[in-house]
Amino acid sequence: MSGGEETDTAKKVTDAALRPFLGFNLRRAWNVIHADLGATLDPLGLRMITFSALVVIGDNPGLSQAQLAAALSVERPNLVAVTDELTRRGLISRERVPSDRRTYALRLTTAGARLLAQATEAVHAHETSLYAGLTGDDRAHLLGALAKIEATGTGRS
Amino acid sequence: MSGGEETDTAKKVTDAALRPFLGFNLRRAWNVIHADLGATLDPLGLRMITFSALVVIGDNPGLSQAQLAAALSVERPNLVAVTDELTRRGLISRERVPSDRRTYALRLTTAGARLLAQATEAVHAHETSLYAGLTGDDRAHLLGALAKIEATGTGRS
DNA sequence: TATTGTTATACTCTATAACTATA
DNA sequence: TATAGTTATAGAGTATAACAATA
Repeated sequence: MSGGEETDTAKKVTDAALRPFLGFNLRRAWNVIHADLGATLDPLGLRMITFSALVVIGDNPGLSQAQLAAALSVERPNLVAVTDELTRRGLISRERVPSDRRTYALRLTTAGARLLAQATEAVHAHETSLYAGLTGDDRAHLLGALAKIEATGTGRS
Repeated sequence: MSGGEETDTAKKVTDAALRPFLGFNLRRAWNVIHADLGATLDPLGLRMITFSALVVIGDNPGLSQAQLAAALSVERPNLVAVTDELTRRGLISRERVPSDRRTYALRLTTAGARLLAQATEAVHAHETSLYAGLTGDDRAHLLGALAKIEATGTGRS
């Protein structure tokens, strides 16, 4: 027997009641993007967090792990496994800073820069396909709205 | 010493390089909403998954746990703890269905309906504040864009 | 005292395999 | 055989406390 017959109303069970909530729609869209992005990065041996780390290190050569953690909005302990993995794979270098021997200066290696270029191209292609149903105006509106929501949340007490 | 001086470029370390990526902006916005929503529901003893379950059960009285799992897009095993908790707190009832003794019919109790009404009001107030920086058009665009992205992802092979 | 990197730990969310009882 | 609910388990992701080295 197909589902739905046991409900009092005998109508199809849906998530319609949750659709008016922004949070629910955002979670669903995020789940789709997260899954697709994971599948895109997996063949390159990367996860979202390792890809993001490579992007930020590439844009800020010589930064410390604490600075990287702040830029990525993750706690410092959770970055240790990330920098360990990237170092072990020879994608980044960690060099002591003479002026402050507590910190490491992070930089992309040649291999890291090459992999980042590959991954960036793959992610852009992936996002282009997710954008397929949206016009240029839609994209601009979407990014603007997301930024405003993020600012509202982080800006409150 | 303030940060940034150890980088090669001596500029402030930011996530600017990640901003062009839709996925990154969506994750940040989702993190904000998730945290705020969690804080909103916590005083009521609810989490996102238990709140969502109450909403769907309230809209589809008598549905089965499998139907609830499908509507919420979570795997069946992960719903067991949810229905157990809601049952233990007297917020939902689980009654055997005579026509199919494998399934339970889920319904809100009076207490469950009361708590759901409270929670719904709180969540709506919460979302209104997150919407504060957006116009009505912005909101419509945002929900439409999120739905399109979700459809693009779920509709692919 | 404060900060960097680290270890240990824990909690949430989510996914899979396999069991039971029913069908 | 197939399905509903369940158990056990494992993997991410994320958070806090506390430590050693350094400032």
